[in-house]
Amino acid sequence: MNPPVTMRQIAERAEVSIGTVSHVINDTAKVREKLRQRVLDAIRSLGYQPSQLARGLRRNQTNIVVMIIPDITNPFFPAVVRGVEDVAYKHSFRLVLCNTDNDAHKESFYLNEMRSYRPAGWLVIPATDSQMATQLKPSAVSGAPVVCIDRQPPGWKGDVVLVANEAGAHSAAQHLLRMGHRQLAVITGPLHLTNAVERLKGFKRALAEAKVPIEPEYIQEARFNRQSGYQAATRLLRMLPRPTAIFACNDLMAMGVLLAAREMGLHCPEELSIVGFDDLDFAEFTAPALTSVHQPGYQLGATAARLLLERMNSGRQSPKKIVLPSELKIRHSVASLSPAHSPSRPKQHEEAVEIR
Amino acid sequence: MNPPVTMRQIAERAEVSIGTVSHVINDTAKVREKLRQRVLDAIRSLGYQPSQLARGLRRNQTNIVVMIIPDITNPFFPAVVRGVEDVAYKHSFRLVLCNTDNDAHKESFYLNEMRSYRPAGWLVIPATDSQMATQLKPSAVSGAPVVCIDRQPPGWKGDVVLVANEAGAHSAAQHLLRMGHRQLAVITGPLHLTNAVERLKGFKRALAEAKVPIEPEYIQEARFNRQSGYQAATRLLRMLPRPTAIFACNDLMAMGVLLAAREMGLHCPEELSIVGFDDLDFAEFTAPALTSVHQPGYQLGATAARLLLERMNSGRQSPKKIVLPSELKIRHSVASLSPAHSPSRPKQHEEAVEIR
DNA sequence: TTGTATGCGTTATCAG
DNA sequence: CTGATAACGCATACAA
Repeated sequence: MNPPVTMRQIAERAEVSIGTVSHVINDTAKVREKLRQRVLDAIRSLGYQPSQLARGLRRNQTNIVVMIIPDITNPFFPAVVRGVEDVAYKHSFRLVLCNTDNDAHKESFYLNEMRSYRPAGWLVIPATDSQMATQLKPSAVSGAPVVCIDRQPPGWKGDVVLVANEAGAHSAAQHLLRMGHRQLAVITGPLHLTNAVERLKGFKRALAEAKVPIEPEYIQEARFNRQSGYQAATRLLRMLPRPTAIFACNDLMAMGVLLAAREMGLHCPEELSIVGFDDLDFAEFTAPALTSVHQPGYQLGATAARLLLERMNSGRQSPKKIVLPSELKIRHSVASLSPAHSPSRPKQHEEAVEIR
Repeated sequence: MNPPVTMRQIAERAEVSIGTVSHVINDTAKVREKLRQRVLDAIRSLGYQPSQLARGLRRNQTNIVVMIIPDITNPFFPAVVRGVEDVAYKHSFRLVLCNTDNDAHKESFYLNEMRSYRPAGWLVIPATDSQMATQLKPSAVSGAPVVCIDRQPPGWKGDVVLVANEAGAHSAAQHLLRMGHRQLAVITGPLHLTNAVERLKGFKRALAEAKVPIEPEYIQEARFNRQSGYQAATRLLRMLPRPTAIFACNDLMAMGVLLAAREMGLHCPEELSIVGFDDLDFAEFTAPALTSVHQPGYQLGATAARLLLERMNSGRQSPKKIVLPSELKIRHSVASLSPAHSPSRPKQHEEAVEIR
């Protein structure tokens, strides 16, 4: 309503020049204590807030961090966003959030458009078909640092923070093997995602190490959602011999498996063991509670934000690749086929390591 | 890296004045078609993006919409945010997201600080102890419209978009009554929230209308999370006579009830019927699938955003209060005590109505 | 219809 | 140490 108070008014009130006000605000020159106090008082009593617009224009840099994600509605992402927001907030950065719907066009649109706010940095969970690395010139983000989260877009040479997909899937398969299962099936995500590929790789490696063969038909590709998981499970459960265990490469698909099994009158875990990936909140509410590979979503976001801050302070250095450990959460969706075996303990995979 | 291109460069390239460039960009004056094309070409070929900072400073208004919410990690909120983002995006507004953790101080901090970006509007899901209405002067947001979502802070006279809490709870109770239950218990949220109060009110009204009395001990207050729901359920299920049905005022608490029942060896729904509120995604994954009152989260956000846009275009008018209908989703967590009865159909409560 | 000039609120440079 | 003053990039009132 009434126009915001400006530096000029502070200057008048404190009976100093506008330059002095700026100096006490930014601590950019020594100001006599007496004047300093007058300025501070004026600021307080008038409720002055520096205009981020004017400041950003002048400095060619704001305290905005742009975060670009596929879809906040995907239950895995909120924790990531929260992790980012918390560390950003602590360092006085504000978050603008953009949903790409996994559309590469929308992604590059945002990348282009938000430049004009001169953000201090970028955090992006790339769209599945992201062109970030190839299509976009580095100048497109006008020098502000960028760190990718959760997925590494093809050709991307910059900073990236991931979770141990391969190791997580490996431990899931290993768990199933230890419980005596030999007829293992897997429902993967879309195999053009590095995510999905790595999980499948980890799964296969565990089987190879145990010298357990796998039928090609036991590997079903789905789309990381419940519907496609349900369909894949239905196909799988009709096969002979029927798999005794299914590893679903995310929890949503694991739900589909659970539903399919239920509909076919198959009891979980007695007649079918299931392991998921993600460990979403609801994993412990399902019946039976779902054994799943936990992804540290909050940590993912927080770590990425910290890396970004690091980049903002000390300029460009050689890119980092940080891999966060995943962890198998054992609950009740896996049964032992050899009753002598006791369940193995949860295992921690890979400490956070920095490659390069 | 290389400095962003400015209007001046466009002007030079197109051999016109800087004012003309501005005019074609904003369509603020008739420009000879020939020149217009030259300008447009220059813009395209140089990849020009107007500086939102400079523009905002000049216009004293940006295309930013600030959204303030308690916690994006609460599974009810992502859909709301998404609804907001979608309609905002369609109208070229960008969303900056702030989490208050239900802390009134953080809320007013954000309200104060983000002003200096001159946002076009504000969308806020108030903190539980929000002081928005009382403590904050209207001038604090410098004239940009504000609409509250999901909760009405005490004393708030402005626009607000809500869901039909009272009616939703009423229908939940009604359903239980129709199924023959007479020993009804309720687990409410914190009763300083209008939300929680309204749900309790709706529940009680249904009972009163059916002339079914309720013991005071059957009304347990909890904190809208699973833990407290579990504890309340444990207390309830030890009482004699034991309630045959529990209405939990949100799904998280309903999960707690489910767990408590399971631990006490009580089968749901045969020995205990449960109804939740929210209809979170996982409600259909639980065993048994949870009957719950659906809240239209996405619609809530989208509606609020549309109302905000309306306010931005045509100035201040008398405040609106929009109430969105909730809907009982009947699944499998409620059993009939009188086998003759067949389940009632899902019911729609209150068309979206505008009060005042 | 087009060009010129001013100011939005800051920061930063440069005298004093 | 402090005070003028020139940008920052754009929109707009006004002149041509």
